[in-house]
Amino acid sequence: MAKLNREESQARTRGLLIEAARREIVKKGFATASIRDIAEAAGFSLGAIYSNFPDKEAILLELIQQHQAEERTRIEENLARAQGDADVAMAGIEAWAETVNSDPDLGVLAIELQLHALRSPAFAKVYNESNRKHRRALGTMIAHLFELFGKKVPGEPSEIASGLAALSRGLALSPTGGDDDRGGRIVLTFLKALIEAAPSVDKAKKSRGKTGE
Amino acid sequence: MAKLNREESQARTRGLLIEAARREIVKKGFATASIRDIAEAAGFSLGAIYSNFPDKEAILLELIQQHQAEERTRIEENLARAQGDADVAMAGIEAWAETVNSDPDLGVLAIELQLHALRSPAFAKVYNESNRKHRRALGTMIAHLFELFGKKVPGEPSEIASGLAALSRGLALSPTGGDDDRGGRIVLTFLKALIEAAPSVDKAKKSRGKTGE
Amino acid sequence: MAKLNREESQARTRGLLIEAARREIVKKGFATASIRDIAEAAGFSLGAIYSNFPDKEAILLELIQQHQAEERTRIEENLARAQGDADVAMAGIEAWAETVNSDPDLGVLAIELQLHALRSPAFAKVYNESNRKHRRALGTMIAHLFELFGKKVPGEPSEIASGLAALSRGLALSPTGGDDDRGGRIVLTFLKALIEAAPSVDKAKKSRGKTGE
Amino acid sequence: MAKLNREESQARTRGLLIEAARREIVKKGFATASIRDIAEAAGFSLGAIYSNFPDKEAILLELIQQHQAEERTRIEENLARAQGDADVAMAGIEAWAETVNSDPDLGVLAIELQLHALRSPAFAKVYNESNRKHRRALGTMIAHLFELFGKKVPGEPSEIASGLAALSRGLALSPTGGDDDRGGRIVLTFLKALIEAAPSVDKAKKSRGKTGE
DNA sequence: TATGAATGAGATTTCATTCAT
DNA sequence: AATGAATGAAATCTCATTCAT
Repeated sequence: MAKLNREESQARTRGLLIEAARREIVKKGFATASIRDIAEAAGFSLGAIYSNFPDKEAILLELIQQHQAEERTRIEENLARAQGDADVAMAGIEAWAETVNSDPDLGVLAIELQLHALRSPAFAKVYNESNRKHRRALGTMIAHLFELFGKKVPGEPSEIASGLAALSRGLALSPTGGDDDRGGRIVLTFLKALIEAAPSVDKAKKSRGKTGE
Repeated sequence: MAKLNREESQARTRGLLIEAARREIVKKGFATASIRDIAEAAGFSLGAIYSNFPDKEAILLELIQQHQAEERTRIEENLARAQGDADVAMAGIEAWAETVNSDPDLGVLAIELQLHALRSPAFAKVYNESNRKHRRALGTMIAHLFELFGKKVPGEPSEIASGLAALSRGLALSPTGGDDDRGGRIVLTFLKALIEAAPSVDKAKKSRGKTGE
Repeated sequence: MAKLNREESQARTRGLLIEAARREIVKKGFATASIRDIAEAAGFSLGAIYSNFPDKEAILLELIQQHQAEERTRIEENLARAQGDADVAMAGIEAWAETVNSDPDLGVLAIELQLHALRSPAFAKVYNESNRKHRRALGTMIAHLFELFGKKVPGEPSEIASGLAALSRGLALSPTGGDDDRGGRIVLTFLKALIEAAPSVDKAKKSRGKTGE
Repeated sequence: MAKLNREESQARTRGLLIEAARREIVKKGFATASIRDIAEAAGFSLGAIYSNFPDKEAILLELIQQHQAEERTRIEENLARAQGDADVAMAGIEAWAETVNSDPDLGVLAIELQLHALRSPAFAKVYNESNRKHRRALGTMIAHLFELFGKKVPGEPSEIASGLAALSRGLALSPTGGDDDRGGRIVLTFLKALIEAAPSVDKAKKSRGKTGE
């Protein structure tokens, strides 16, 4: 590895610490993951944490930003891929659903973050702000998907998105009973039912809306 | 209050302690809810806990049993009410969905229990056993509902049930943004879509089953 | 067992409790032996202790009385047996030494009692009083033994007795390394050396002492 | 005080803590000496213990090592001094006997250690190992002493050594009744008797061994 | 007399945090 | 920037003791 200058070296340390924090928090929960264990899991000693973060909660704050940025990236990749073609779009969603399920740690982390937000106002402020954006992005993806199928979203797109996100989080906690793909399968079953059951878009109306006639 | 004999008095103490534990755990999380706070919230001293439970985790074990017994009761009430009539059945489900949402604490508690099960093998053993029964009961309810609508359950009923439970749990964590019924509404939207999108039951088969010809 | 009247029944309970206390204290030490464990080892519940003793230390007080009474009995039996004949006397001592060693619990108990006496003035008062009698009895035995061998006790008989008692107590703690009789052997080696090395009694002096001329 | 670097500073802390532990354990017994009291007696806060030892028993382990190292040193000093001259050797033993007695705390500590070894297998393992060495060293001293007096050790030297050690330990517990030197006096009386009563070494054999004729 | 629920002080231990190096 | 010794608050759990039954 090339020699790092001071700034790069510090960024690297931060990154390692955050990664270790993620692992420890998923494994033990925020309250039970100790600062010392996090530091040691990252290959540092206790003090490294306090050279990089003011306190324990600050690690969690950094963790959300990173976590939600990643989720948004995943969503946007699928949005980008699903242009113009319903089948491709559905394939993208399927890929996303599998992703969600393939790393249950992500779901557990999301839940740890949400639980902590319920209990720490300071944390909730940052968390909710970040979450709003997240839901909006998901809502856009959902709206787009329904549109490709020529269907009307039943209710607010962001509500449907919230539902799908809640569903996949809720499933992350369930014991899978050896069936690792169950979660993804359930998410898809639900999503497909939502699309199928949704009313078709009134063509005239739609084209009017689109063409402005 | 009528005078209690010793056994009744102890049962009352246990009940109060468990109730307090439920409140404290929802408020602070299992790791952060302290034994002392639980005891004091119940109006007892710390030691009372240890006269009634061998350790902290034992309170949680008792809590599941109670929690899941209550959930089962709620489900069975709705099952019982919904005999033969799809509209009544759906009304029952709506009532259930509202219940689920009206007490978000239940959802948070369910999540605390599940998280703890991920981390404590001893707890997981009891929890998963109890959970299996729970999912089976939910599955029966789901199967019944689809049958009333003359539809075929898409996949395993217990999987659909798991999905609905996961959904309502996941939603319990989301900040509602002042819209308290959103959770129930989303659950219903999903459920109705599942029913509507499900394929109809083959009539001949169904009537044969029903009439026994 | 014949039916006991109230007084006998109580005495029986006390006896069982004290016996259980002895076992528990030897096993765990006075500080670590819990009142509840003692009661349960005796087949009673916690409250039985407090119906029979004012507090924990009171059990220990009762234990000394019993313990030292037993030791004195053992000594006196050997004194009685060893009349007039040096060989018989030595055989008695040998028997005693074996006894001492065959039940190392007695030594451990004696040490627990002595340690507690160092730390609890209230206990020390009773203990030391009882101990004085004990040493006097041992001293008499020693004096008698030397006399039978026509030897003069080197120093105070009660000091020699203290030494032998201390020796056997100290040995009770040592790990025997599978050689269970080592303790008794060592005590005898020491005692025989003391007798052999002691100066013979000046006959004239002795008879003068006896006849009071 | 000279400024200490980190390593020295920690070594100093450890030393102070162990010293305080020794005092507290002698005063109150291992079970009753609290970690907090030990820390405070050393002038530190409770947590300092846990920066230096994994748990309470670890302090005791450190204490043995130190305690037995000191005892060995004392023994070896006396061995070294007593070269070739019986009177000097006996004076050395007398000095040692006085030492043993002059600090009854050492005896009490030795007993606390032995009692704990009876009850904690983990501790026993370390303790017994250390003890074996100790007895061997004492045995060598005893053998040397008898040799200087031209006497044959009655039995195994290490057994005689065990006896003398047990004797002085047992005496450390006895109330002295204001006579502080009694213990040392008794130990000497016993030792001298052992030497005097021991059979002389066969001269021919001995001189042959010595002169090689 | 005996029971055992409840008390509450106190024990060991963990851990976020501080700070000298 | 990183270390890790030390702090001290707080947590879980134990246990002698009290007291209503």
